[in-house]
Amino acid sequence: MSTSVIEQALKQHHVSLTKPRKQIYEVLSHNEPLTMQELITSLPQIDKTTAYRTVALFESLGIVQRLQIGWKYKLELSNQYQDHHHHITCLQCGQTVALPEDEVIEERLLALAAVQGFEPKDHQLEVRGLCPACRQSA
Amino acid sequence: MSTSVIEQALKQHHVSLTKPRKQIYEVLSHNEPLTMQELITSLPQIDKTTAYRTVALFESLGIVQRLQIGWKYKLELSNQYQDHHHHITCLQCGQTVALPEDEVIEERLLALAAVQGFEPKDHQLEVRGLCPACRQSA
DNA sequence: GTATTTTTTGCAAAAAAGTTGCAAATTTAG
DNA sequence: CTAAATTTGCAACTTTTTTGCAAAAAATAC
Repeated sequence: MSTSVIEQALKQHHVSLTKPRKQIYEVLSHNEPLTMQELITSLPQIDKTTAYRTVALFESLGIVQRLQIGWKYKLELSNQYQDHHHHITCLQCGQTVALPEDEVIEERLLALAAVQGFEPKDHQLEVRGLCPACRQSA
Repeated sequence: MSTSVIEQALKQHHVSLTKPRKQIYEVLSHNEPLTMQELITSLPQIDKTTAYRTVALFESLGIVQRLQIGWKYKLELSNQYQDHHHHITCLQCGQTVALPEDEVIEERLLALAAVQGFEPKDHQLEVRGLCPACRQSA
């Protein structure tokens, strides 16, 4: 059950398991990447202050990550809490969709990091373009 | 000379070549990626409204792009105005370094976008890890 | 389960970031 | 050089994010 995942994660880090935290986790785990405003309005019973604080907490615990999508950012569960993947975002309508996994890209990224002497920990990839619907109307 | 680049770009798009635009271009072309606030404070003689409007204009003309460096977004000249490249950022010290180009990755990204029916226009890639110096001290 | 301690929440208020309308100034075109 | 068109700076405004603190909820000890 998905509450057990967040329960365990928070217990591990010695922070309280609260109703707002569970609800925010639920929303994030059942949606495509969300903006902060979308998260806030999707949980009107939770104060925006709590939303900001919870997202900051989750980020610091590695539960949530931010994606830069053009000028804005969106939130999603980090790779430990859902399958590793990347996104493509429509430049016109803003819709965000997951890309299929590509082992070759993943491997080459590790190699590139090594060339610079870095020890890679994580990466993020965003493609931008026109979605099928917006291609038609363009 | 570098002013001629921006002169030509703006003329091509039928927009005026003004002093603020030249100055903002100069700052961008002589620096590592900058935040909006860094850009604004580095040009105190230019009003922030003008800075926002100019960056928006440059972005719409494809002169400037935003990218994610760590948690903040930063601005840099886009691929047409400097070599296409990606970055690796050190999680510990924040240092940002360019990654060598990789044709295989570039090609596969186009293919992935096509799978989703998207027409890819642009992409961004950020690797995070530990730089050589921070690996030692860790 | 209840009392006590600790942590977290919601609210109000404020700071920070980004946007808009418009008159004055600058740039472009003739 | 002049007239037309575009852009700038300013002030006011909206939106986004942060802070302090009392009340509420959760964790801990009994």
